[in-house]
Amino acid sequence: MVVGEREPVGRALDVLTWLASNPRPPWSVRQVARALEMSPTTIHRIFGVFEGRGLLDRDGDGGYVAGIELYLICHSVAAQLSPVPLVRHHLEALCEKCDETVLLGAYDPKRTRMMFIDVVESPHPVQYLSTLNEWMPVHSGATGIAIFAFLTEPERKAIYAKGLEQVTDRTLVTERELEKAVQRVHELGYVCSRGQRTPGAVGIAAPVFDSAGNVFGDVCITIPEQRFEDSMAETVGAAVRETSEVVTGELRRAGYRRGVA
Amino acid sequence: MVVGEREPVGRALDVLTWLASNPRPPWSVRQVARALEMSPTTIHRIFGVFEGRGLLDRDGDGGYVAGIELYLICHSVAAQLSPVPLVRHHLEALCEKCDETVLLGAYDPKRTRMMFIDVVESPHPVQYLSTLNEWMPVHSGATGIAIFAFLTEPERKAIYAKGLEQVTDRTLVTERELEKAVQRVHELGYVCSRGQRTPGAVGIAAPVFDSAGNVFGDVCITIPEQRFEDSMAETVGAAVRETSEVVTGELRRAGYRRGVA
DNA sequence: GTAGGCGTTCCGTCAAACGGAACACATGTA
DNA sequence: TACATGTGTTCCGTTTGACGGAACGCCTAC
Repeated sequence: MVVGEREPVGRALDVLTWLASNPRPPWSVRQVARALEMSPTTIHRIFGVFEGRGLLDRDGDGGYVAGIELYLICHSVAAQLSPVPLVRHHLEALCEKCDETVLLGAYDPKRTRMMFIDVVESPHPVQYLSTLNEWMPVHSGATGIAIFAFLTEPERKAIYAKGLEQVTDRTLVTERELEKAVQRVHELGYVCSRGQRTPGAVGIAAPVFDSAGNVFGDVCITIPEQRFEDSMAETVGAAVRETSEVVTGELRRAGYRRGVA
Repeated sequence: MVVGEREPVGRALDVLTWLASNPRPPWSVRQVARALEMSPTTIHRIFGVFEGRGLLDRDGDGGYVAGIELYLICHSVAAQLSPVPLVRHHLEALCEKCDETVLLGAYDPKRTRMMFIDVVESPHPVQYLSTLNEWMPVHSGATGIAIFAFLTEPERKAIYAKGLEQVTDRTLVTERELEKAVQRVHELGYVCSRGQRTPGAVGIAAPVFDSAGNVFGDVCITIPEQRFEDSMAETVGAAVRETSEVVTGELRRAGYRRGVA
């Protein structure tokens, strides 16, 4: 299908997507217009439709805020489609076993980024992981590399081409280093890294695949460096890998599929 | 704003909304077209755009299924906007206190329906409540009436005008009976009913309001009739009401607002 | 062979999406 | 006070692509 210049539905979806990933209401017409390189008139029109359907609401100062309909639609979809309730008890079991915080990562082939969609916090007095539900690069840290390593080569090349963001001073930012790490993941079945995404945190992660065999995301454990010793890597890694395989099985049973890039 | 015949964005949103509340993929072009009284051509075009953005995906047999982007957008929004994490621990506390299943109901003024968006199951071996995340009438059972009673009179009249569905043989289906129940809720601050929505289940519920003072939903407890005695109504009712007030306070603190009808 | 289901394509019509310009109002600044 | 810049909004002429009916090609069922 040839996409032309004018595509109201597509544009409206872009706005919706932007709202979803920039959740700091109130939103302003011209702010969105600038961000998406559209005319304020266009955004105003789209906002008007959204408001009419209850997706957006006004905050009294003329600003636009999320309407209840936006929430309810998204809640329905997320509740029906989310793998989280499907796999949560496996994450909890892993947390109990290792006594450390467990995360579930999900990869978006379109954005070529990942985010954590669920956490099971350990009882330790750890810092709350504020990166939940935020898009992050997929090349940084064990939590990213466990996914990155199972992308196709063209996908990885595309990410290299886009440039590798230096998240911390330990982040691997050259193709050479990353490809070496990728190879190691394939050998071990899990990854372990120190401070590549969060300074002071050790990450151990293993990939999760959907029912079509594409990498869906990963199961991760993060451990503060003070509590971590090298000797733990192997046993924890094995446990993470085991859980990731169980989760993969769970997704397969449920017929879970990742979108095609 | 005058809405005309042709409104691509609005129609696309209608489709999206329909997909969200009819989550039994794969979806077919003509099925949606019939349900929304649009031409298959139109749905096909909209599906094309959705597919292009990754909101929809194909299942190999030509059918359309949810794409990862649909899930990710909705997950982001739901995670940012959901009152559930905000209030869950209060529901858990109520569950612990009463030792029965606690539900959080949310009302949609546009659909004039409600749904349960969260449950805390009691440890009792109860039947799983399959009505989670499904739209239900707001006039049936304590779980509905606690909300219904705090709608404006025009809103209630509109619901009467639409006709009152007989969910069970005990459901109140006349304006007279319902208005009497409404009055009682206003006096007591909570409602108690038997089998008006689910045969064999007693429901006790109290309203929750958003920061603008509109009714957002309710806090509910359901108890199997075998375990229920009339003497419990008052103490459980008070506990439910107390929790609902705490939850209201929580929404107010967070600036939670319901859309205007 | 016929009937009905499906997703899809073609096409002429015309409603409405589009962006630039201007408006009304609220700021902060000189 | 006058000006500059911000906001949401309205107006308008141009033109594009949304629209639905009809038809196509493919399936399964009878």
